[in-house]
Amino acid sequence: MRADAKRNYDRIIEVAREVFREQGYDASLDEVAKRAGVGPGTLYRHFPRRENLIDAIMQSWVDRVTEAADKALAHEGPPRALLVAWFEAYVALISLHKGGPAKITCAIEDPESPIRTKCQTLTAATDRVVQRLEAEGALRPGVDAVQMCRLVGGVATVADQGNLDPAAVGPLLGVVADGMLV
Amino acid sequence: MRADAKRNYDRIIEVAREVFREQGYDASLDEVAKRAGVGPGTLYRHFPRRENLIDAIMQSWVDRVTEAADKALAHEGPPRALLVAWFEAYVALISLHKGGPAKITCAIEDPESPIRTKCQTLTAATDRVVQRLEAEGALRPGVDAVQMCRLVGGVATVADQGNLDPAAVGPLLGVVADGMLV
DNA sequence: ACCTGAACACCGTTCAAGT
DNA sequence: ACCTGAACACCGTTCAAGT
Repeated sequence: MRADAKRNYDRIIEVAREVFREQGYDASLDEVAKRAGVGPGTLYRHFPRRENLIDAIMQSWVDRVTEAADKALAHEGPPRALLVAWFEAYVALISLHKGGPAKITCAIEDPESPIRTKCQTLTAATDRVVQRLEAEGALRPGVDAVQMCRLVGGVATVADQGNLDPAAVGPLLGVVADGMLV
Repeated sequence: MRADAKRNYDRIIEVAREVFREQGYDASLDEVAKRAGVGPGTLYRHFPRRENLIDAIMQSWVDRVTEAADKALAHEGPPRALLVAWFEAYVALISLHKGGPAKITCAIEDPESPIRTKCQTLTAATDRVVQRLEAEGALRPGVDAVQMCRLVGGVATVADQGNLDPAAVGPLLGVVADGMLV
């Protein structure tokens, strides 16, 4: 990659991070280009789809996911507490940007999605929790990590799009947890 | 309302029903106006917000909701079967149009939403199921109709936006049901 | 009182012309 | 090889001019 191209590429990501933080993942790409001081064509050359840009934004995010899973698994306690702790971390992680819960949850198990590797990190982390609970015999037969991601992602999506009071989210996650434990 | 206004009003609803069936609730309102043979201003005069038009579309829908609740409640059987039957009917009812699950679920408990009366019908129907299960002592303490609507609505939203295989939805509803029953 | 449709603002996307 | 920015298509929304 040429030096000026690399500079533009980095600058777009930097600015997009800022714009998406302020306005969510559905923010105008035109504004990203403007703030980055590049033409719209340059943005499209580097990131043909919005999800490609989102994927680039999420690079450092994968570390936070595995760290959160580590932290949740380190907790010694009853299965329900572990599961609920992971659910809350999960919701927080995918809700960092407005529009995130829907985008991420819809991309799960979609091989065509540009953010599929990020979703795989998320399902893999969830699967570690599943494995632990399964080993303890705490999980209902038939439940798996993908189901968990979809259910918790669904709760996060509703909370995100409906501007739900954070206090209303906990009980919903509790129901999901109870439905997955023996 | 003047005769020609009434004629336009009815025609817009008729055409919108068709367009929304084909393309979902996020379809272009410009196309609705064009197909109805009215100017965009006329559409906006009658329906200042998209949700006002959706609300008009949903008029006959409320009967289907109460009928579905009647039918679910008529079933004699174990609590879980009743609950899952209602969940499946609920998902079907809000998924008639693409974009419906998100729109409807986000409007629940939102007093500002133009479709709030439709959501109230939905929560009221769900509450009838809740009352029945509560009387049988089958429900976990603390769960209510609004939580149910949000959880099942979340599942429907994920299924709708992520083009989920219908076969994958049933197990998710099963988890939610198990989480709400003793 | 109601309708029309031009007009505006905004956004995503493309591509010919430049360097 | 890469960038620019004009240009296009589309959409929601408004409003002055008409009837």
